[in-house]
Amino acid sequence: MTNSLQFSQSLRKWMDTFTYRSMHDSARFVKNSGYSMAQFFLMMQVYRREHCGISDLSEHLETSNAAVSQLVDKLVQANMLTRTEDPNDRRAKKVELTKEGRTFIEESINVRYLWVDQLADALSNEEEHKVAKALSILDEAMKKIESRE
Amino acid sequence: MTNSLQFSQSLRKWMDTFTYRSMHDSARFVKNSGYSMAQFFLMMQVYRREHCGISDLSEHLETSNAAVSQLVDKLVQANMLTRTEDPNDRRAKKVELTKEGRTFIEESINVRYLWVDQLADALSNEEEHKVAKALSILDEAMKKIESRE
DNA sequence: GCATATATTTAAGCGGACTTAACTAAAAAG
DNA sequence: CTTTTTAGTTAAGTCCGCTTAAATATATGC
Repeated sequence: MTNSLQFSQSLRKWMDTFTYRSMHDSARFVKNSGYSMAQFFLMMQVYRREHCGISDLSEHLETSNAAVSQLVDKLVQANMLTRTEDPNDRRAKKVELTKEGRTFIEESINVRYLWVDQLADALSNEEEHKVAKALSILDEAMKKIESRE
Repeated sequence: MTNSLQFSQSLRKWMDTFTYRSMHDSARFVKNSGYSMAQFFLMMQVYRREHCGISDLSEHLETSNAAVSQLVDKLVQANMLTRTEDPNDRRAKKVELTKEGRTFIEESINVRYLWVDQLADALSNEEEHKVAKALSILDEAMKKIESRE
């Protein structure tokens, strides 16, 4: 019980640490890139879901279709996205990253990874083994809670 | 070597997972609250650093003093922050969260913790022990890389 | 086939966050 | 004690992202 509380707190702390580093590094990168956070989040969504329609995006970004449509406009003009007709439904559009867009997002991800890779490098083989084991335990736990949702 | 690569990738994946859940849950919470992301990030900084001056904030948020001053203005009016004179340097201001502001930030943090706590609950005692060990290994590694910076 | 629903775009307009420049006041330097 | 530097505010103006409302075009239901 008392131990569980302590454990929960160190897990929380690690979530904080990962999140803070990630956000900080991403925000810095995006600011320097000249693109806005809104544009970045949109491209991130497209990256995560591969191609998707306008309404898929507005749903996940919790905003209106109109807003997404306008954002996509600018990103198409900037050559970061393509917007093509969905062959199965000619009302719908299929939004995809261009090569340039994909490179941009992947760079932003790599920036975040710099720190976590440093962390990995600081471990001995034995430590690495123990941490790997823990990560796979967490993987299992995640599958368990997601199947419940 | 080949194992290290694999390890690095699962660590990266966990950083992604934590970050994605965190950001998603925070963004949702903040949107529903009526405050803006800019206001939220500012209050988050104040929370992390306890009291701090305008220029401390603008430095960490990578923006101008003027921008921060105006944001703080609105948050003082909204009764989320106090802005008082620094007794040691009467040019400077000391920005602090009000009770209401602190509650808001702590709620936003608790929202993020819902998921990670579910994860913790899904572990057996033995699994918990192994994960706890791994987290303390990562703690040590972090101290090591931070002392190098 | 006609009415309705869906997917998206366009236009107008609002509010917010940011920038620059000028300003006030206090501290530090000489 | 004057000059310079530092901390912050204020004001004007810009740009961006968002919203609402109307429009277009395609798909679906009866």
